[in-house]
Amino acid sequence: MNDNLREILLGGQSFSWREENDGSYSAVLNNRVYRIRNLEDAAKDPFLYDYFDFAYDYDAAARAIAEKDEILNEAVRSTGTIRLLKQDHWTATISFILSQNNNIKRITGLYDRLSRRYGHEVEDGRYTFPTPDEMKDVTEEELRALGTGFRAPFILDAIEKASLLDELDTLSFDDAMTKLQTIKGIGPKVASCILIFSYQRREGFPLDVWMKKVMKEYYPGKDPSYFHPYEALSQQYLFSWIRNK
DNA sequence: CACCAGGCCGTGC
DNA sequence: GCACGGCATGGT
Repeated sequence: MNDNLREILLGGQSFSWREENDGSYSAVLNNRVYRIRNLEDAAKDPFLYDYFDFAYDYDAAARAIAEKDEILNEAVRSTGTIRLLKQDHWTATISFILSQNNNIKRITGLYDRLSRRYGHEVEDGRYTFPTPDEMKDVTEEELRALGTGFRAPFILDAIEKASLLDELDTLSFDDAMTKLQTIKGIGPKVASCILIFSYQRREGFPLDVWMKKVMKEYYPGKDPSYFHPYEALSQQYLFSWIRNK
């Protein structure tokens, strides 16, 4: 099965990656710039090997998902093999707080503005995403001036409670969901995205406006347990499928 | 002008 | 418990 790198990197699970003019992709991660053309490039680097979750057999999962029903079969065929990235906890948390009632293009723009304003430069024009410590003196006015809008107080609350993110790995999925939602601006959808795309919790099933349409139209009366044990991956295939259809 | 975007919060019932 | 309006901003 073909890996669809564009969908993996730019399709809404990460806002760190940029497509270059030569067709390669780049991101500032781990305090440096990474550039790749394909997944084989990523497999050669120890950090990216872990980030792209090479320990998991995504081809086998895609085959199993495609056999589940006709809709999933079409979603997998039309999308190519998808991966779930293992992103930094803090970066994912702020990214998905920014994502609420927003679109991918604007989320990416806000991500860049936060990086440029509060992160540090590692190459010409390339900035790290700021750490909680780098953002500790941020004010609501500054955040609003950057365009975060009503999400500004949510970001401030996340900065205060950032240490909580280190405690989630030891918790059950339900307890981690509950704990994440003690941060303002994090509800069930944002919490499940954070747990999937940063904590490798494959039982998450984010219901955004696109997925609510999919469930209503193609899976009436069913709930996420129907997709077990591939809730998160199935959701991601369906999300990509409906959005690109 | 309206309506939408990887939603959530506060209020009212 | 569920339904509803409001919310910043930029695009169509």
